[in-house]
Formats: sequence, C-alpha cells, structure tokens
Amino acid sequence: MNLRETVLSAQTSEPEWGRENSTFTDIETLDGVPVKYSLNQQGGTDDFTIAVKAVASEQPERVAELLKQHLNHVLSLTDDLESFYLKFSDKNEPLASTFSKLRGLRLMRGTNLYESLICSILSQNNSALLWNRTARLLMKYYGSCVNFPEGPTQFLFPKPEAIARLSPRELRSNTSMGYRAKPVVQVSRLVVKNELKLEDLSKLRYDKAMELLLELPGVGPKVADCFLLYGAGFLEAAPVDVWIHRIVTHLYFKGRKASRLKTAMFLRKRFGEWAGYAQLYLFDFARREAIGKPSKKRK
DNA sequence: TCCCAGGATCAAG
DNA sequence: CTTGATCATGGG
Repeated sequence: MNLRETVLSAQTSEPEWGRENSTFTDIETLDGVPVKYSLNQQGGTDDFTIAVKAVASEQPERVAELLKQHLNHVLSLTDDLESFYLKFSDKNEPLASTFSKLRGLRLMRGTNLYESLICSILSQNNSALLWNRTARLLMKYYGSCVNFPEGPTQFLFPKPEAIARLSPRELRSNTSMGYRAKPVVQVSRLVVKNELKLEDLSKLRYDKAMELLLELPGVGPKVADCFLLYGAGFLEAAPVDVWIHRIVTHLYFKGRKASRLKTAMFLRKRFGEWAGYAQLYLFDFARREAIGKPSKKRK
C-alpha cells in the first residue's frame, strides 16, 4: 500500500481528503453515525501498518468495526496488486514501466453512489482543483452539518432531496459549477422520483449499466466510466480523459490518433478486469511526467 | 489576453 | 462513426 500516492492521485469518486503532512483525514457516515478519521501509514509499501484515529459520538466499539470494513473497501486493500503487476510485467508492455514508481497505488472507491455520480458530472471539462472546490461548496450549502468535539463544523455530502428542489440557477450561483448545474439537478430529481435506481446499476453487466447511464443528462462515456469504476466498482471500466487519451496515443498507438471511444475499448480489451487499474496507473504516470502535455505556445 | 481543465451535446460531413 | 462549436468557471 502507498497511502500517499493513493489519496493524492486525484481520483474521481468523492472530494479529496484533508491532508496535513502525511496524515489524511475524511468524514463518513457509517450506518448513521458520523465518523471523523485520520490515517497515517507506517512502514514501507510492502510491510506497512495504517494507524487510524477516529472520533464518533456514539457506539465506539461498533464504529471501530464498521470503520475497519469501510477502509478496506475505500482503499481497495483486498485487491491483489501483485497479480496485477505480474500479469503485465512483460518488457514490451509499457504499463510495466509505471510499476516501480507507483507501487502500492490502489483504487479509491466511493461509498455513496449518488455522491460518486454527482462528482463525476462535476468533473467534466473541469480541473480537479475546481470541481473539488465546487463539491465543497455543495456540501457547505446543502449538506447537513456535523460537530465533533474538536475542530470546525463539518458538512456531509447533500442528499438528492436537497438538490432536487433547487433551481439550476440557484445552485449555480452558490457553487459556481457553471452549466453543470442543470444536469446535476435533473439527475437528483430522477433519483428522488426513484426513476433512477443507482443500486440496481451495480448488479448489471458493464455494457448494460453503461447503456443506461448514457441516457442520463450530463453523463457521457467518460463520466459513466468514472461512476462505474470508482463508484460502482466495475474494475473493467477505464475512463478516458485528455490525459489517458494522450498517453495511450503516445505509448500504444505510436502517435496515431484514435477516438476516445476506441481508446476506452482498447483498454478494456487489453487489460480486461484490470482495465480500471491500468487506467489509474497510466493516468498518474502521465500527470506526474506531463507526457504529451502541449507546451505553452509562445508567439 | 489566451489556452486549458479527468467532456457532453448537437449539427453537419 | 467522425469532426467542430458551444457550453460556465477560474488557474496559469
């Protein structure tokens, strides 16, 4: 496990965790009980422990057990990374060159499907910095607040009911999410009216779930794949954004352009059930090396 | 001032 | 099945 790389890899499922030096903090409601927890990795990537400090207002023993399960899920601690590395360790597999630096990088999965979908919509044609800021505003204005013994008042991610009753214009003016306000409200209303059952999507096959997601306003192939991978846990989903498009073109297509849909299909075919992880490693690698990023044009 | 950001949508070729 | 313009918003 590489906690630092995992938390800082700008994955799309929920707003980024708080960070102080090498301690990472998040808040989650576990079976109705709000919990604030801080994580600190001790030891190396291969021989590690994760120290957890948590604050909850009630039922400490039960919360401790729930939190353990929660962290195993969110940090994908049971995914078998070794077999991933082994399966694609061939010398002429470009992905293998990312393993040494990113060893221990794991998928961060969301725990709330609605939150995952909304955050994915917010991320379209947006920077990680900006959509995270927008998500925080969304929480501050429309989420319920929680007070812990120490620290400032915290806000949970809003429930669909709180967003469904807003006008897109009101939502936009408070959160600066721009034109994304309209689909955010529309999707929230579908959820409230029970015309969109996010839990049921997780039970379908990848293709069918994708087909249904593409009917939603504001949801295209990339947003759908983000939701499917980070939210619903479809490990064969490989979201293709500008970074993935660039690096796959560079590493696998010899610079020849291919559409994003073909790029996504290529990833699913080549990496199968590991396509999501391949995407994660290529994404992180591309951003850290800034591969293919257009250099600033100077007249 | 311009281009860009974990794109979606629509029209037109 | 492709490409191009448009859509808010703020960082660099």
